Amino acid sequence: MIFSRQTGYAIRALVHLAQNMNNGAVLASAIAKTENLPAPFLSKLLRDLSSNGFVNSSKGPGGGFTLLRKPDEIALYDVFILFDGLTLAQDCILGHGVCSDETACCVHQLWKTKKAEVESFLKLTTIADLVKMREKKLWIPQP
Amino acid sequence: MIFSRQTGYAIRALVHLAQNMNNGAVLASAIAKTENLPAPFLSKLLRDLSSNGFVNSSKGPGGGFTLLRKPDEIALYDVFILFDGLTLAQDCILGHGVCSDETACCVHQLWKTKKAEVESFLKLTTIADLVKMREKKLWIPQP
DNA sequence: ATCATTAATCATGTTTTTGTGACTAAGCCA
DNA sequence: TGGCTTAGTCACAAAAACATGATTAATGAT
Repeated sequence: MIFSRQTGYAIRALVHLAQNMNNGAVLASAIAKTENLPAPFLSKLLRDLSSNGFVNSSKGPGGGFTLLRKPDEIALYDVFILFDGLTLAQDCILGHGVCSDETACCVHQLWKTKKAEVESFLKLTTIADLVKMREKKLWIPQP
Repeated sequence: MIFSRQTGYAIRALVHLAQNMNNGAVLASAIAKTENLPAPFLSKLLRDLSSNGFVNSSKGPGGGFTLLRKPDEIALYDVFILFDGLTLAQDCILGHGVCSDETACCVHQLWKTKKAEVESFLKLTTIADLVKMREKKLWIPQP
């Protein structure tokens, strides 16, 4: 898969927060419940999102998480980099360590163009785009 | 990453076999050594490649592995499917189970076009292409 | 027939990723 | 202050992926 599960879960949490921006802080437990994510694992992801300036957290009654950055200024790529690092950019697709124009495996030259397109897609697609998709009901939840 | 390590290793083994098609059977240990792959793990991959008609194996002195299919008729996609199954095609990129036009997450519609391009790349690129890259020295081995 | 050579099998170990639960610290409100 | 609510932290458990080693079975050469 392109993303690790962490990245996928974090993106879903951010979309949820973006959809509830005007309702005050959202509980971690509420995100876990409605997005169907493992609560304690999500908790760790939210902490990472918090310490990296994506969300704000506040304790106590009325507390919870709120989005710090604007949804259209959070690219999927940002979240991807935060949780998965530069794997897509640097790791050899054939499991041969790091691949670049300097040390390349035999697919590197062929793959790098397509890879750049994928990266570009992830950089251009934002949380706001996903919120729009949800609002347009252009998605069908799993049974 | 796109591929699991299994897939990457298997592709490297196939490229190696393709490069040595006219020198008789190649030992698993020789592939492991020159491709720098963990030998017992490679052994399992070769068995899978063998039971799926990619390579032939023969025991005893003079034995080893030979390519059964022509290099230009082995797409990277074939190897990918063998070891990783339909993960790219079916798995939800956000870790939400299976995604299709019937049950889609909020990125599905946006992602599926790019995904199709990646799949198409993997279907069009063959072991023969990688051999060509090696022959043209269009690769630089890791230090 | 025996021996060296080679793949196949099996059981096990290690690491990474994912997931859980108990506890701690902080903030709000009465 | 005291108690409730909430995130943060920590230690650990489970699962998957990755890797190793020892043993067995098959084959060809002598």
